[in-house]
Amino acid sequence: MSDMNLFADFEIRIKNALETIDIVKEKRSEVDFGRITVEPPRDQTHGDVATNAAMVLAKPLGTNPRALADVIAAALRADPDVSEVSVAGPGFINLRLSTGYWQNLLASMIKAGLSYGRSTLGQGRKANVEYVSANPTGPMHVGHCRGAVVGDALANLMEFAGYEVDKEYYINDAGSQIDVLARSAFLRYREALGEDIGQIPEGLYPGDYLVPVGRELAAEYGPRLHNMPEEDWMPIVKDKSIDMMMAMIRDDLLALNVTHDVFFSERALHANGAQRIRQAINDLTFKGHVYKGTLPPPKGQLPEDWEDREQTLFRSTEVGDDIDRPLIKSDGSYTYFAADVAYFKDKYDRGYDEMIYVLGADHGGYVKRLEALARAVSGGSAKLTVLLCQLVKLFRNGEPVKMSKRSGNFVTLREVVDEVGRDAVRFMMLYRKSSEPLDFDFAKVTEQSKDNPVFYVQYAHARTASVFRQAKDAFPDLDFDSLDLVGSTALIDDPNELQLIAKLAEYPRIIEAAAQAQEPHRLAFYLYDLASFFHAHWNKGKEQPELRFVNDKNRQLSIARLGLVHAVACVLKSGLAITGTAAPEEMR
RNA sequence: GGUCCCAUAGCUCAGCAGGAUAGAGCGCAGGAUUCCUAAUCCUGAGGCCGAUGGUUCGAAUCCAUCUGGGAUCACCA
Repeated sequence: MSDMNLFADFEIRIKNALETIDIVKEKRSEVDFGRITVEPPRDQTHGDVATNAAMVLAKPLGTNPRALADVIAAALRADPDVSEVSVAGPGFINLRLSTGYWQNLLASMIKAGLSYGRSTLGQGRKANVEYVSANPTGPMHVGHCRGAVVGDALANLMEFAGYEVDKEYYINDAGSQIDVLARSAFLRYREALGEDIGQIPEGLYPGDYLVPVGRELAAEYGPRLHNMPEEDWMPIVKDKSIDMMMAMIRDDLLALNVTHDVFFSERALHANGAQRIRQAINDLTFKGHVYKGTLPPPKGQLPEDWEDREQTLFRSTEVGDDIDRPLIKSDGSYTYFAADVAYFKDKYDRGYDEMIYVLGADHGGYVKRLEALARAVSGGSAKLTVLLCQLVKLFRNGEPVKMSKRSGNFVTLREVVDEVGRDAVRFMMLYRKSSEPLDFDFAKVTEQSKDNPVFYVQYAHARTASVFRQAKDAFPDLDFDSLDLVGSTALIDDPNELQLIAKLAEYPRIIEAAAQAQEPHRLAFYLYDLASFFHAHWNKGKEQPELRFVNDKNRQLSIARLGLVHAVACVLKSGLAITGTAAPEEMR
């Protein structure tokens, strides 16, 4: 066993075999092995491993694919772990692996335990995944869920694939909406002092989640703030409001099992006369990306109040953007994007090799300027990617749920988690490609059936635990803590069992592909697939009792099969951990 | 109008750096419970992969154009 990743292992073996072939040796410098793929065949009946090597190399070698495939096939037959080689279709080479190979592979899976599937793909490179980054003006609402889960799972996935990952939250605690927050909280403060504030005026946040902030302020300051001019109480109330809102948001996120390593405050960039923003803009200016000028009016419908004004602009069009972007408004204050320049520069200076922004689809228009920013700041060396999550549509009993943020009438993240459960929310959010819109129906997600894939996968894990419970009953004298599951894998030889091992063998490949493509949904689908294989095999034991995992007449075989069950349990558990959902021992 | 995302079974969606006869779940029709949790499994029907061109040995996949759906577009964060 040279590699835990079966396909990576055989890619090496196949390339080695190619090097031994005469016509390849003759033209070795002209052929590129880069396009050769080694993967599971679409149809299991074709074999265990398939390669397109002959089809890719035939042309440069001046031969036809079938003929070349026959030669390669002959070379591959020398591998003792290969039991059968066939050439099929336009020139595919299909390998069937020996039973012994699978048994050894299973043994190394068991040995690796929960670290089976870990990859060195990332080579320890530092990655920063930024997600959620909601304004601290109120509780998290359901719209934040998807980005939160996708970002969190992606970070977990990349960590497992060998990156050194920081999870980051950018707190949008600067700007006018925070002023609104503070004024709304001040009103609640007056209310807490006994004043009748009547209806919350238009333009302020009406939600009663600010009531505790008012009370806290009243308890801490008494009536003192009341007598101050706004410019004096504003910073105090702002601080308190942001702190309490962020505490609430962290709490909400925790309910979703989402955590961050770094909380980065936008306000910190504006501190000390916006020192850090100024520095960042200076840096950009120094690199020749900043000028003063005017922008053309927006295309399409011209706004009524459009005026041509001179601003300080980022010449982003030179680094791939469609239009130059304002950094300083005509009144001298900084734009939101200016803070983002400083924020990105900070990240870059912290030494990340890869920076990932998980944003909602409504920020799609922001992607190009961020990419342009990365090019300008890093001179093209920084790898910045934006992952756009399409919007989530909520349904209750098939009817769309209407939400209006202004009236304070929105479904909070907390409500969804309380009603549906953390695991179901997380898994559902991952059970769809994130570039695809998602319908989220409360009724379906709470249903504890196959309609809800998380129960299906979790149930498979619970079943593995159940097998061990059964085994303890069947063999009360066995010491399960010190049981050697590695040594008995040679007894595993049923075709269904070997197929299950083959499914487990795909895990490292899935991890790498999902991490590379930054598509955590692939893992969720794989887990479902694996669970399905496991359930199917389990049910075979009904009609064929000799296939059952636990057989009290055959102790050694039972132990061997427990090894297989254990390997399944490990992959389910490790995969579920990456998705951030629990792997229960039982689901009564 | 510009930009971005999307279009695959009746419905909801997968399809892995182009590959073999395009898959799964739900729904529909039938079946399995003296048996380790039936929260499970098995069998079947169901498709011009939105349209048209192009690239090549080969396209659901890549490119162009078009049609249809969604998002976004100013000194708002």
